[in-house]
Amino acid sequence: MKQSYFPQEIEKKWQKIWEESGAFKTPDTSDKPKYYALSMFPYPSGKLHMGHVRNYTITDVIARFKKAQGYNVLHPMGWDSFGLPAENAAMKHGADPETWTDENIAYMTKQLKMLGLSYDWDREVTTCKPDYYKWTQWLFLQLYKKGLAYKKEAAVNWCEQCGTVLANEQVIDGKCWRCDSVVEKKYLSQWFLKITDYADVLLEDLDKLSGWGDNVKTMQANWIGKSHGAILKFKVVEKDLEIPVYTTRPDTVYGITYLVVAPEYKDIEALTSPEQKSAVEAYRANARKMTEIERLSTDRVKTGVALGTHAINPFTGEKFPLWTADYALAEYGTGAVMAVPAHDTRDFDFAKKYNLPVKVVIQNPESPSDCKQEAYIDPGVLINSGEFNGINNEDAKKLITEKAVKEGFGEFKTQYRLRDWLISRQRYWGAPIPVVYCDKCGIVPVDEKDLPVLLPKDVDFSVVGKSPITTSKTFAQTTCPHCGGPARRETDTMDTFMCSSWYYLRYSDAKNSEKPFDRNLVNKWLPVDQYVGGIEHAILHLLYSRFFTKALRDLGLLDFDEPFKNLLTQGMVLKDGSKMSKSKGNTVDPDEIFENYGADTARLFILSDSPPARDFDWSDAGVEGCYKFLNRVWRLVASNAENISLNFELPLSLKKENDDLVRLVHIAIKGITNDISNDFQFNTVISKYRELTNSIYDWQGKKSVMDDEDKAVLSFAIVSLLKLMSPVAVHLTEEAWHELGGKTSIHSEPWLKWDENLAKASSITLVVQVNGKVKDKLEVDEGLSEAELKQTAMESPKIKELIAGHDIVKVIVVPKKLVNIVIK
RNA sequence: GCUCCAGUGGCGGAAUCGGUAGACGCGUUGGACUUAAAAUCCAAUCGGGUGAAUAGCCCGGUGCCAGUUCAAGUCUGGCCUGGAGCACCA
Repeated sequence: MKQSYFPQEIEKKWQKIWEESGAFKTPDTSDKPKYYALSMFPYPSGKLHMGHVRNYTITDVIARFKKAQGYNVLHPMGWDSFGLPAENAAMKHGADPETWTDENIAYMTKQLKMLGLSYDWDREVTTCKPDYYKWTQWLFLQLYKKGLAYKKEAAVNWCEQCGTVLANEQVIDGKCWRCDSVVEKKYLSQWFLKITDYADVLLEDLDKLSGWGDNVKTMQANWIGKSHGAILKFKVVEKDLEIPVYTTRPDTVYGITYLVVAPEYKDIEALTSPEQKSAVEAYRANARKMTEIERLSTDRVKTGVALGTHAINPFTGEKFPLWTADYALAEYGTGAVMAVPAHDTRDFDFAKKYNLPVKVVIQNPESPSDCKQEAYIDPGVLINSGEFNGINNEDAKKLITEKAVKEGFGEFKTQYRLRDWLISRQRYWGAPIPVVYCDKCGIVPVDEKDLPVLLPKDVDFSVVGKSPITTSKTFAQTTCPHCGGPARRETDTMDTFMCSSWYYLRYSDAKNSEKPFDRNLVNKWLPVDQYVGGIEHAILHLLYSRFFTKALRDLGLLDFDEPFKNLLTQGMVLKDGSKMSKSKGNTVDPDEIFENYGADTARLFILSDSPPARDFDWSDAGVEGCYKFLNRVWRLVASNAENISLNFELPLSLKKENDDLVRLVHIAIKGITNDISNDFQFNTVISKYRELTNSIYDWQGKKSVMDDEDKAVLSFAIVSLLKLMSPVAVHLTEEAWHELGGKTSIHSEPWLKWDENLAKASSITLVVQVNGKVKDKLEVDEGLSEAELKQTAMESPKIKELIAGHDIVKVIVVPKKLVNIVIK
């Protein structure tokens, strides 16, 4: 065995052997229980970054650990390969997106293999290939048939930079999630998926997801935004019209002093008096011009214009004025708000500015407020509210709504903030939406037998201001599947999040050309047992995938309703305290790490310093330290390889049960197994590797001469260390195993078991406290009774001295651990 | 403003149930080996006090203030700070 560690040589060698022997192929049938470990698949942007390395290493270690524990593990990989960067690159370089994407996939695949990841590449899924997007289109058609996909004209988010519309979830702080430019509103006819039909169940089922972090679950709950309230209707005085209003505060109806409709409110023109017409139109035109950011800024002073008309409060008969103001949102509730300045801060600000009256209807009897300085928004008791005076405002919500229902001017209403998912994109590099438009028949879905609708090749990527797909001479022109007459194809493609909403299902049956997946296989492998990925998908991908799973369950395609049983959201990889990014110039290239230190060092380091969920600060010294540690392990094996001639199998028979090193090995097996099982605490796993390695060196240092039994103990320790390290240092341990005489692969050896009796120190340290402070530590036998422990503690000279002359109030004895003497 | 998460040495972080705070590593300092360096190995490394002492011993210490308890990094209440998400959602 070579005395020095040459990772590059070893790694290349084993990667080749594993690939040729099909070491990581997953059979669909097995006696073992299934385990599905999955990383979020990458966009093939060109090269792996350290975030990828961290993500895939975590999942790989989990997959290998579970495999060793006796599971039939599914651990696949694929490519989320549709999307704008490919198209932009094509425009810039004149290549086509497919070539660019294929080259990137080839390069990144090579990198993934260099990292020693245990993927079953036979199940690889690539969303931009026709054999995949055929089924994305097919699933769209099933959703369409079910009424879950529909087309409508709506105000949508438009990104000028990307030249396409965006889903609400893709607008971050009023800006495009991809290019960060300001998003505008446009009125366009677009395809939507009816995710709002599932709002309630998406919210409720979050409770089922005990294996998800609270942070992700609350983010989703906030996004869905369920609220309970009422619709109240107000009759307009000057016109024969009614304005419905959504409110969560029906208890404040007696405090209404005006009513606001959004500038885009559908009846606004009819509601405007002739005198106010020009002022209202000017205000609306101005609102249209503003960007979302300006309009939604909460620091902005609220503005508005009176419509010159009035409505009646059915509870009081009072007449109040109608206004339009852009703090009312057209898309939420009914687009109209009843304004109660006394009990809502926004209404209060607006009323102050325009001198509108403030009427107090809720009071805290202990400290009444006149609402002159600010709105009173806390709970209280109703006043100035007719028959409801004196009632607690929470109870009044129900009673007042009940009265409105009875009298025919209101109803109870549950409202969600979630909007339908806009999936049309005015871009080329996506799955074409499989519908055609016929002058006679209207919207007609493409026949399933004609799928896939292939992307045209005859396109000009140099066009500006429109989708390249519209330059094809062959694509748009088609015939109607229904009447056979001339028809136009839909030229929009699907949001790439459609493709990624079901890819985890496809891995169960990746080659199926008849169906998206076989029902039995998908039910066998899913749900995913452990999903690992970045927190940035907390809403987007994870919410869409949950929706898809529920919709496909309702379509009868599968039998489960949540796709991901356990979710690990890994932290970011930082360098010098900030996220690695090209613009900051603080990136670290994985290729360089592989070349200088090897993949095992990269894997070890990326897991070592922080728990997976926390951010990880990359440090060059840390990498160096891990490399040194692997060298230290290598030397330990190499310097003993000749000395110990072994033909071992795990587990070894143990002759020297009382040897300290044997105990330390059992302690390590127990600790490492528990740390992995308990939230994948790989950072402590790695410190235990180091502890065991240090212990073996120490033990060896104390033996000047080794007898056969010593050699057996040493080899047991070394081999155990290798097996424990094998999920992380995949190449080094395999090479060492073979050099020591192993005939199989170390990765197919079962995980180690520990003996509970040996997984503890031979004697215990008794901590003796006086009044809760540690005063002495005594080595004692394990078997001592409570009384004996107490006696031992009291007899310690130090303790005797401390308690002399004091009354002993109480003595607490914690078996095998501690004695606390309480004195006065 | 609302919601969630976090706060422990110079740094990353450890600490199943409330029971020895600071594991393991990085860094730093000193030493061994060497002509020298690299590599490797050994030792020290929370703060304060008392010691000639880098020996003992004593005290304080896990963001702040209270509380529960024989015992609190851990539990409870109230704050402060940082991060993330949502945000004119009526």
